[in-house]
Amino acid sequence: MEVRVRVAPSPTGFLHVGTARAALFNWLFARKHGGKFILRIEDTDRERSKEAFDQDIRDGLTWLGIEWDELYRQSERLGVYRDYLRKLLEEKKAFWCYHTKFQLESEREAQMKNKEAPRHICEHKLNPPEEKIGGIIRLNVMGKNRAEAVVFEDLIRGTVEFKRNTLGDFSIARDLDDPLYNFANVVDDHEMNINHIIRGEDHIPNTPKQILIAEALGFSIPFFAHLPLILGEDRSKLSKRHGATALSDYRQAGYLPEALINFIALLGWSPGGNKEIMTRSEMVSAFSLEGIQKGGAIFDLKKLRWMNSEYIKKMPPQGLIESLKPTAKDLFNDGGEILSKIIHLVQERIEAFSDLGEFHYFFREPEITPDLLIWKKSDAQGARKALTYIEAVLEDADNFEDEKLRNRLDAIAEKEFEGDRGAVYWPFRVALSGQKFSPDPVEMAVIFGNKKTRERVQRALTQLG
RNA sequence: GGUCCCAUCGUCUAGUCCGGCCUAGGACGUCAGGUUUUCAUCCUGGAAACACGGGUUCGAAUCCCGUUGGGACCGCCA
Repeated sequence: MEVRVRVAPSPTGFLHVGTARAALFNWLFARKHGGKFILRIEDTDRERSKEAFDQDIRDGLTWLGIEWDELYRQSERLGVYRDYLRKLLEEKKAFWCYHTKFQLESEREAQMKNKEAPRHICEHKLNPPEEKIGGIIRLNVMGKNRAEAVVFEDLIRGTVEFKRNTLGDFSIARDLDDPLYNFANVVDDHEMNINHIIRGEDHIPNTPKQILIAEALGFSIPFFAHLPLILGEDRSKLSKRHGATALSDYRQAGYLPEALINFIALLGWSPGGNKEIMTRSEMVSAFSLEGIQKGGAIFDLKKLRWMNSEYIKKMPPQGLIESLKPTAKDLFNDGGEILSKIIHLVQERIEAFSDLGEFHYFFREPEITPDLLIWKKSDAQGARKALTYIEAVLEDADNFEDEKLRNRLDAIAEKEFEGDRGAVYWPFRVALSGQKFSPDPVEMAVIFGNKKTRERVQRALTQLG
């Protein structure tokens, strides 16, 4: 049997990291077993579905390197659902219900108040009303001779059992040409020969309904595997109030697809050993449904950042520069000259491209807080003295070379500051960067060039007063 | 409220299926120390968990039951 799996997002929002992970697991499973991975856009909700989201979903998956083998849109398949709907109606396995929304709502409220399961058992399947206004199609679930429970084997959780009488005669379509999620979903999974349904745990309650639909239609039941949810800090399902949930947000903030995919894969899955940094193909060969966790996993941004930094460190510098372009266009105003000089510094210091802002002093004059120029073991007098000596060294352009400069500075420290190099290096560094934390001043000076370095030192001197 | 699902360090997890090798391993984070002019990197070390209670057993993180806790879903959304 050829493995066929799918991810079925609805284009009613940007690609969610949860959806991306579900896609990844399906893709991994398909690749592992030499099967097919299908992308099915579930756009039956005409009101809320938007082309822009459809696009965003495809872009996001492509960016992550999750390539689909087949693509479908439910809006293009309405005829298929209509035929199956007719069949069900003819066989009396489905029926029209004419209760109003208002009636259904008050029924539900009453049931919850009475501590009953909220569901609708409809008498219209036997006695249709005189006046047929509106109406939707429901599955005839609650007829007699129905077994007590709907049971399925979940590949991750084992046997899951639902009480049938809590399901009610649930809705499957608004009209012949307007199928609802559960129905369209089941029809498509059958039509597309999907044999393994790997999706989020939030779909567990839908599963018995889908099984009932499949049975009514005479379809075989696929295997199910319900993934644990991705959680926010408070252990509830990851949502916007927890921060960024759209994959595109992470893309924009400058996370690498390799890092993101690696991180997301480890949210609820483990290859079993201590290996964490993995390539796509390593993940494919290690992937197994058995390595999937049952409990939800909190999305830990700190660990993502760490992992991203690991990937950034491994990039070829030229590749990093290229990748940086979309996130920091303004840094390329000079043709990327400065950036290519500092790329090695950037590479070991940033965790995501958005951290690039920390390097602003390479591109424009920094604000200098005079107090910061003062080395902790010294005073304003000492800072002035150090900068004055440094300036003198810089006057002789011959000294302007990494090793030479370092030797001169060390000499100053030796002669004038009792060997305390901090007294020299600290004010120099702050004069160049204006920052409490920044790279080594000599390294920066070499990048700035003699002229700019002198200017900044002089400026710092002025500011010291 | 109803129906389901889940439970190892703060977080992600290994170990659980096939009980002993677990004085519970790794990673992120955190703390301390080293390197360094500072930060970052890098290196070394530390603190940190089997939710609880009963069984079963010579022996339980691992099997069973219960309790507690957390979560998801309950739409003419998907």
